[in-house]
Amino acid sequence: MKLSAPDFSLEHTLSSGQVFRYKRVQEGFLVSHRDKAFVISQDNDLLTVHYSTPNVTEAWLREFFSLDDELPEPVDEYTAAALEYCSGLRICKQDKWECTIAFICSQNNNIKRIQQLMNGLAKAFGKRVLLGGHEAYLFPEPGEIKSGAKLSAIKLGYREQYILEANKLTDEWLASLQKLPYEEARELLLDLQGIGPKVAGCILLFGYQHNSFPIDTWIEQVMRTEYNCSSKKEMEEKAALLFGTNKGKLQQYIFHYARNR
DNA sequence: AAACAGGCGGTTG
DNA sequence: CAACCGCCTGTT
Repeated sequence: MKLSAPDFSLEHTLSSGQVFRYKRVQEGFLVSHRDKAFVISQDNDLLTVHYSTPNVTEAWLREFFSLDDELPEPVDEYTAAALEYCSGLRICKQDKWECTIAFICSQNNNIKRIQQLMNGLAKAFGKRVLLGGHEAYLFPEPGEIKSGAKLSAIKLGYREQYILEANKLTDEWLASLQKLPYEEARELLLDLQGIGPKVAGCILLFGYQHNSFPIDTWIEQVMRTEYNCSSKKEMEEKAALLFGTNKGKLQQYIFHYARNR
């Protein structure tokens, strides 16, 4: 399968800390997400899918990688630099369930470790698939994560109980939040154990396509040094004022830029 | 080389 | 506002 993908960077999109279950393979990248897995590579404006599970369609890929969405415009020098550094970075439209689990895992963790935890969950409770000689694991469905030795071996630490609680969620419930206004969906997410403001912001951005502005330590640093903010409240107000309807997308550019510089 | 301290894309009580 | 599980990273 081939896809036309102008103004897109597979590399930046995958490595910017929004999705965690991917790895480099000979052909390009092996990506796993919920009930799908595929091997994909990019050559300029062309994406090639080398292998995939049957449920990976062109339409789904275009949607997942947001290939037909508008790119954000810079609003000042700093955002211009960030946009230039990782041009083609897109926000992935993630599966709500996997996204929720991923960002519960993310708290107080670095990307490498989040990847280990997510891969661990998939390997322990998900289906194994073979893609042209590459082994991949699908993500367990809600309810399929079981407590016990297998789970403890993943070493989620104090996050284990949060994951087990989240495991009781259903696709129906997660989908129902999409119909709600931002604030209401956020409140419901915050009611879940292990989900605070930052994690909720990520889930709303990556799982629900809300224009949220999650503030982690990297964004915090940038907002402090580049935009003279001191409190988180100030940072949110400044982002809304300056970045407006693109603050979600710009957050990801700024994050990736700040982190790799 | 192995041990050690500091840090990690936060949340909780 | 410190504690939280455990690993990663940089330092001796």
